[in-house]
Amino acid sequence: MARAATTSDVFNAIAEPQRREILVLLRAGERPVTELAQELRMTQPGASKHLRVLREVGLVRDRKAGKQRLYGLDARELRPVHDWIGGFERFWNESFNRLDEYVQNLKQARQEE
Amino acid sequence: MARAATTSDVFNAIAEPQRREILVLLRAGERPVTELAQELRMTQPGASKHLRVLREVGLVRDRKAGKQRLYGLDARELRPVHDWIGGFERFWNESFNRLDEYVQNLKQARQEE
DNA sequence: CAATTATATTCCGATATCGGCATGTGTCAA
DNA sequence: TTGACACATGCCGATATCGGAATATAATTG
Repeated sequence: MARAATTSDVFNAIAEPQRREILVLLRAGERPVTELAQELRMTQPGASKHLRVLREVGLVRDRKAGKQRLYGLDARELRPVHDWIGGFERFWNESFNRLDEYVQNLKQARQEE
Repeated sequence: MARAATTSDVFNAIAEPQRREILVLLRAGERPVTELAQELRMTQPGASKHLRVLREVGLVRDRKAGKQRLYGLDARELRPVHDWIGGFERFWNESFNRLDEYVQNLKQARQEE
């Protein structure tokens, strides 16, 4: 064994900044590859590769439109990710400033587990 | 240039399955490294390394407790991620089954942009 | 068919990642 | 000080990633 799972998993797909930008752009509607590449200042092969990853994890759909290939958003796979992170919602509301931390330290110093 | 940004970015930190498991465990409260390693069936160095990444992106805090080092959750950095993904919420509710897709194709075939 | 345009794929180099193992550092206790 | 724990770090191998350049494939047009 060497490296754990990678792409082909939504968490990983959206870990790439350029892929996130692509997804954002696609909210405005379907776009051909070249247009995406241009707007995001990346090469055409670069865009194609990122789109491939996004397609493999199901975040985008593509359909032929003559010479072009239009890519469109399919955000359904983002829901589970959103839900997973949502499971921490109540924790990021807890204040973690120095004062609270100090108090917590005192409390937790006594209560194991 | 070779590889874009990596760790030291929350999206990437949570792209690792084991790191996600650690975060989930920490919702129950602070834990020492060895305990985490045991429950997640990973080696101690393995756990330490993942915790380091999580600490560097700010997702966990650590404090010394005698011989041990207790790691605790600090979920604040998850909020922006949650928000970013939330920006797609209205899209994953759109139905994308074959019928709708067919209809959309017809519509979008005529309306450029 | 040839030429053109749009996109995908392949090959490459540089680099990062993860896991394993060994070893370092720090803390407590006798 | 010497052990015994708890944890961190370093080094290594295998592999994946991203970006770039060149090339292949597909569809359109003349």
